[in-house]
Amino acid sequence: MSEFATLSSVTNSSSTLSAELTSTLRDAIITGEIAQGAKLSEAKMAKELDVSRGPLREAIRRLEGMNLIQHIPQQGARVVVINRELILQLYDTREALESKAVALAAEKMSSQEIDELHREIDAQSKQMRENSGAFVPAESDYRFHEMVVRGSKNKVIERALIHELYNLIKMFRYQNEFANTSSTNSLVEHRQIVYAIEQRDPVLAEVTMKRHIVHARERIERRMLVK
Amino acid sequence: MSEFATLSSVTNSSSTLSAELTSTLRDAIITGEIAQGAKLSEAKMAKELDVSRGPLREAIRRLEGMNLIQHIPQQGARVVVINRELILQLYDTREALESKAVALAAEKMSSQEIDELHREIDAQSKQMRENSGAFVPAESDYRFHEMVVRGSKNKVIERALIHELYNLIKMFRYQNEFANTSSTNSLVEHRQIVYAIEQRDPVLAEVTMKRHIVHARERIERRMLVK
DNA sequence: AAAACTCTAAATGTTGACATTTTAACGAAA
DNA sequence: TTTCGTTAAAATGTCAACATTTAGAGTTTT
Repeated sequence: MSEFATLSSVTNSSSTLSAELTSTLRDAIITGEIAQGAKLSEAKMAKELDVSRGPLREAIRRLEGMNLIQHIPQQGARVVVINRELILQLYDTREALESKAVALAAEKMSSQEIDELHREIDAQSKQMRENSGAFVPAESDYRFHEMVVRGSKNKVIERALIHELYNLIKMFRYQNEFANTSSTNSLVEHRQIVYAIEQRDPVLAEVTMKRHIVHARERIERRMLVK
Repeated sequence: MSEFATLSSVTNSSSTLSAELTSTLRDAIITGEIAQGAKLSEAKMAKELDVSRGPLREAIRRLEGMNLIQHIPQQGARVVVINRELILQLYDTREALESKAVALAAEKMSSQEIDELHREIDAQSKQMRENSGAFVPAESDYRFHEMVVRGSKNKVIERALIHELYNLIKMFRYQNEFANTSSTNSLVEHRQIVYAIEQRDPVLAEVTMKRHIVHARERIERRMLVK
């Protein structure tokens, strides 16, 4: 752990130092620059980042709320360890929340928002053709799922997924190449999901999304046996 | 807002002051002693509780993670306002998570844990007969649902529900008498849920729980029209 | 009277020092 | 060698003062 100021989001000028630290550390944890299970020593980090411990501690509390670190009183904070059990539990939770989200989205998304979904999967399809890809680029996959979740217009589900679950999943995927989204199935399934939303069919949307996530879960489960 | 040390959990001797403040404020918010929408002034509260602002700020960050307060940089923290829209979104989220939880619980709960479920609903039934109750006591209702959620053995769902959703629902119920759990249906539905778990039937458990929560949601929706 | 400006007071953000607890190294005893 | 106890260093928890930003009262201007 040395210079994580460098790999944080490009423009990182939040209004407060504490907020800035939160996103800096978040990125460092997701990329693995701060390793899973590593202890977050306040003194060392404060010195290295050249800030005082106050804002640092606040950032740590926020990361705690994002499930990225675990804090034990009088002992300090450690980066969460994503083992087989946790990642499967994350996908079970995601299955429940995201299938509900897409059902709501089928009722509430504006046609303009649906257009944006189309543009995203068209871009996915184009990228794959051009770049001989066997995988949907992770960034585009996140964008797609976040658009659907936001389309639910349910702030509680949105926060649970985007603020508290996706970060962990991003972390897992970033640090495990094998966990990428396979293209063949995923793109087809994305199209099916958009189709169901377009038809304003919540039930179809729900089962389609459920299957999409179960497939992803199964892929991970299979590949983690080998590991 | 004056003496909220008094109404916090009975034994409130957490290991750190910051943790103690967290649960004190949590209780004060749930009961409404600190009103919805109220500004949490750090200076005033620190003076009143006789602590410095450091631990207080950390407690506020934690409450932010529990969705109990909203924080705007350079402006401070306010208690969340539970309006019609939010409470209905909470119940939609709960429906998704808790129906998945009970499906998992049907597979993973030990027979000993199922016995505890029986004892809890038996107590509910007894209390209602004796106390001429038209309502399941809130505390007992929470215990029942928490036992089911823990039975899922899924830490992610457990945290999302118990740490981030139930507090808001408790807050709503505590401050709205009309939102209590009706006895007639609820007790029957609780029995049906336990039955499904006992039969190790995840699908039945899931639909039963889903219906149970949809009913509660509908009751709230109806009564909030009048309001 | 309404809008805009100034300035003061109050609030949040940040810092460095102090207090207390934990950890681990070291040495003594079984 | 292992275990237990002591002790010093390092880490977390807490505090009070300082810095910066925001909000509002009062005044001026249109």
